[in-house]
Amino acid sequence: MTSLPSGRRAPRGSLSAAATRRVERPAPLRQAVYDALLELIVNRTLAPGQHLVEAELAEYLGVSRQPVREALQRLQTDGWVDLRPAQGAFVHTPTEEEADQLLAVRSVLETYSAKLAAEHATAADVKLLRKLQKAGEEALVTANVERLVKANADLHAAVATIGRNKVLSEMIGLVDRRVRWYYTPIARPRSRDSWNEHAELVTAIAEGDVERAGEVMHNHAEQTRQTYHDRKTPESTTESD
Amino acid sequence: MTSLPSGRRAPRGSLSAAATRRVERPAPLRQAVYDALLELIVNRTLAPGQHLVEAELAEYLGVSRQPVREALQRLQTDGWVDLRPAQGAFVHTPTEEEADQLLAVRSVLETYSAKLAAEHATAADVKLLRKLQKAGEEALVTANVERLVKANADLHAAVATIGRNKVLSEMIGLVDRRVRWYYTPIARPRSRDSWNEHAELVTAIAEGDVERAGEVMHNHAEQTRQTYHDRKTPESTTESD
DNA sequence: GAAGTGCTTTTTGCATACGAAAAGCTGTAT
DNA sequence: ATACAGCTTTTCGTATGCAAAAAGCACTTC
Repeated sequence: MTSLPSGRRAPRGSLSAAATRRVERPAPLRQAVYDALLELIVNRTLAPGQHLVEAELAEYLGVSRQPVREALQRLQTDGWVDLRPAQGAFVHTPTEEEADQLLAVRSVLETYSAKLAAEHATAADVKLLRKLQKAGEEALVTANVERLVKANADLHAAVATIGRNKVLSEMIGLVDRRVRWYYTPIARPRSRDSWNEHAELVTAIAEGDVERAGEVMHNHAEQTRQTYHDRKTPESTTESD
Repeated sequence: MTSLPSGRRAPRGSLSAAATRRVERPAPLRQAVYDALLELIVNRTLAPGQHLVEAELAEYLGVSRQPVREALQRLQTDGWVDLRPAQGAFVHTPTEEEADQLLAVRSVLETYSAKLAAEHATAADVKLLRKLQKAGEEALVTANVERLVKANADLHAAVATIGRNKVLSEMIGLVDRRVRWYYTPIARPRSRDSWNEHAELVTAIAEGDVERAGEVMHNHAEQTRQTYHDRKTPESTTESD
């Protein structure tokens, strides 16, 4: 019963305005562990279904079990691992059904995001989008899948940011990362079409055409969803590009 | 009575069909702590902005700091508390802006949810909806705000479930709980209109009219959002500095 | 040879302990 | 009187320890 509102108002210092500047926060270890494990999962180093033993991960990462536990818990709430009650963590195995549901939700969120972006985009925003678009098309030429996926994620993230809805952005961030995880292994073929659609999207946003932006993004997302379905049937050892 | 086959794939035992019956899972303590803390937050027992000291909570709940920490982390990722790096947990203080953004996202998700529900609803589903609708209107008569909010949440949750998209349902669950938190204190006036809209929604779903269901839900959500805005300016809290 | 049972090993879940960083306070000097 | 500096207190972050539950294994029995 010592502290009720531990008001964080600056006493009366002169530079209190710049207080937003967080300088080198200690960077909690659990965050580093979270990032490391997520990377390992997305990398497929940790395969879907694999049992993650806290002690092993701890030793591998050179930390104690505690931060590992905390990271695993967060990974669970973000949908990357399943935490069975007295059994530990297992890398989440995405089912076809779940992937489709995720793609559907993504479609809805992204469509709204595109509308908001068209509504709010400034000249600087458009400039950024064009830059990202260019980066994507360059990656398209090099045919580097990983870079392409990254460029794609960047563009979508930028659109979300431009929409000026943080809640939406965060949500899209979560969903997109998982979609990326499911989708990356089969992402090859649609790249060119995809970036053409992106170009259309950027144009619509630049013109402030809300309806059109929404429409384009919706079609774009649904195309991705369709591609996922078409691809998922065979064990496509077809490594042709 | 001790020989319950713990294995979840019965070899060819006779009662393998009933194996879905999960009997009394150990119920992790962190989950109980999570629920307890969430209740305290929604109750306003723990006020927005309040500093949550792990040791205090642990003692209050009669557990050690460990499960409390884990619960707090999850509360953070769900948006209920802010976890400042070396400073601990603070009950999240919703800003007007954030509340509006959340309501906007909710609107989008719920609209899609309603469309899905109209697409998938069976006779049994419709029956359930009508039952919940009835419960809501009864609560309306008693003018019990808490019950009303609960009935409202139940109905929306049911619609989400009927849509058969688990990813969407979970997301709506998270968003709705937070909206409810923000909105409850000012939820008085709109009840009757709200339940009329619900009735319309149920009808549209029952008829399988996808477009209409989406439209009704969209209007419904936007009305709620509007009400929030109209209500929020009782006293000019000049917090801009 | 196959199925069931009891034991051992492994791994989680929770508790406790210790070090470090941040906030608050007090005393002193200007 | 005010402002700064150093110290103390509080609280978090991480590590370690211990008990309980679950899984795996070998043994016994039919």
